[in-house]
Amino acid sequence: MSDSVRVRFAPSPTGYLHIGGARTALFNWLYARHTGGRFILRIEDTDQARNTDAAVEVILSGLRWLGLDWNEGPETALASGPSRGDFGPYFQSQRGHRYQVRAAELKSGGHAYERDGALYFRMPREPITIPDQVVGDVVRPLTDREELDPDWVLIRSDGQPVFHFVNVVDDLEMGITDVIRGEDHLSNTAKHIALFRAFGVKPPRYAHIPLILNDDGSKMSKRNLGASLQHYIDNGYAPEAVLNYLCLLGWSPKDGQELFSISELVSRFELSAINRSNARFDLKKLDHVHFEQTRKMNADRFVQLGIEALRKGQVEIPADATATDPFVRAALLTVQEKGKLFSELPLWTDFYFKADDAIVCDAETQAKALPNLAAPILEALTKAFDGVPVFRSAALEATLKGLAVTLGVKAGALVQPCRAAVTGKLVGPSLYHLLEVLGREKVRRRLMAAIERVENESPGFSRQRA
RNA sequence: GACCCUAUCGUCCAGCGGUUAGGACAUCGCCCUUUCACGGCGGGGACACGGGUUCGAAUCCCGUUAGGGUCGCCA
Repeated sequence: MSDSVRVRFAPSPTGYLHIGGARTALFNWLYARHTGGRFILRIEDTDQARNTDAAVEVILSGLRWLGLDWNEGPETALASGPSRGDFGPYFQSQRGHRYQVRAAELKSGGHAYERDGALYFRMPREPITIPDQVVGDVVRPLTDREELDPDWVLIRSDGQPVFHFVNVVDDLEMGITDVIRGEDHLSNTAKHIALFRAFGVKPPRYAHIPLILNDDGSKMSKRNLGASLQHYIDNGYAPEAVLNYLCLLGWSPKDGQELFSISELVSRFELSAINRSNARFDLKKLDHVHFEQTRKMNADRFVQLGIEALRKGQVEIPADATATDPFVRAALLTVQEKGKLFSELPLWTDFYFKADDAIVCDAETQAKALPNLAAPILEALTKAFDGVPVFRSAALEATLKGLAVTLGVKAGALVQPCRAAVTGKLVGPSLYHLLEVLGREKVRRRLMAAIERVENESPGFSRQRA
């Protein structure tokens, strides 16, 4: 335990997981996995007012979504619930006794004293050097206001301990070896180091990582859409994409590689390669990483995430459909190469799961792809498809293109009417592949229905024109 | 007000005394193309500013400016 790495992520349950917090958790997790150490989750719920089980659940589920598993910490959102690890409790609200013991220790050692009903820490007056693995040695003298009264509160007059105190006590008692956290804590680290010394122990190693800013360079606050991890979950990003992108913000393997699998990240991640400057969050780049990660994802994984997305999007797939369901699987795999957000999948694949008579076009689609004169084209196409012996994409493509040549039109003149007829949309997966998945019968029924609709739009007209 | 951190294309990174300053995303043009995309080719685009040090600075030092952070009986 003495030399193996122990890191922790210690969020306060505020009701949401900040994207910067998620990255802090990620860096801690990567460092633990990279070094073969342990990743500990500790809930800093000392502020009774804001703490709720639901707020803790947001953190647990967010970390699980990202795939960041913890070796020690809570099993459930309940503060008094089960946990794993020998250094608990892992909720600060359950550690009141430890803080009292430690406060008494400081008091008897002459490091703390009472004033106005609160317990104060006797802060050293000299500058404190903070050795940091990211920014190097930082000398932190007292500020002008601190000069006036350098001591600070450990325990409030109402008996509640403050953050700086509980944070240090817990890090100390949980055997934390490396504190990896946001740079916003850098200045305050002097207080923490002073406390560790007062307890007579060596402080942990520190690594303060740069902050994530909005795309305009301003501070990312709860107000900003996109500051919450939930935003990316809700918008259909793949967890591996968010993970990958977050790493790119402030860390680089130096060789230009940008796309990583999680195991690659674990093996290549180095604290020493973390940048010193803040980074702006670039949604376009995240989109790109999602695109790449989604396309190279293995089929099972893609189908699994796809099914969840369809259910969430109210697409009526069989209730018992699993990732091995041949039709669901084949349908979803026609869109994997598109690299769309999972939240867009319902729009791109719902036609697979609709009844044939539920395929209808909106006015724009109708006008663009199914004008009156489309009826004869669709009729010819239906007939040509009837002659295809095996209803597979390659044969369908050859058939359609052959017909285009016969009719003296570009393939696109057949493709779009066909697409609109069988999917009701102007965009979607590769036509030939979606036809194959849909199958001969469904395609035929939908083509016939479309022909009928087109003709009914203006009876007698389309045939005359043809 | 004080203190701390930071500063390369619009954005994210590479560069760590000698480079035509490189890559990715974004953007623009062309090609390919069944939609949306992908892909291919090409273009524009940066060392914040001022002083030093040095034969020679994006790289080292100082200052200025700018951005961020901290100085709570918030976390």
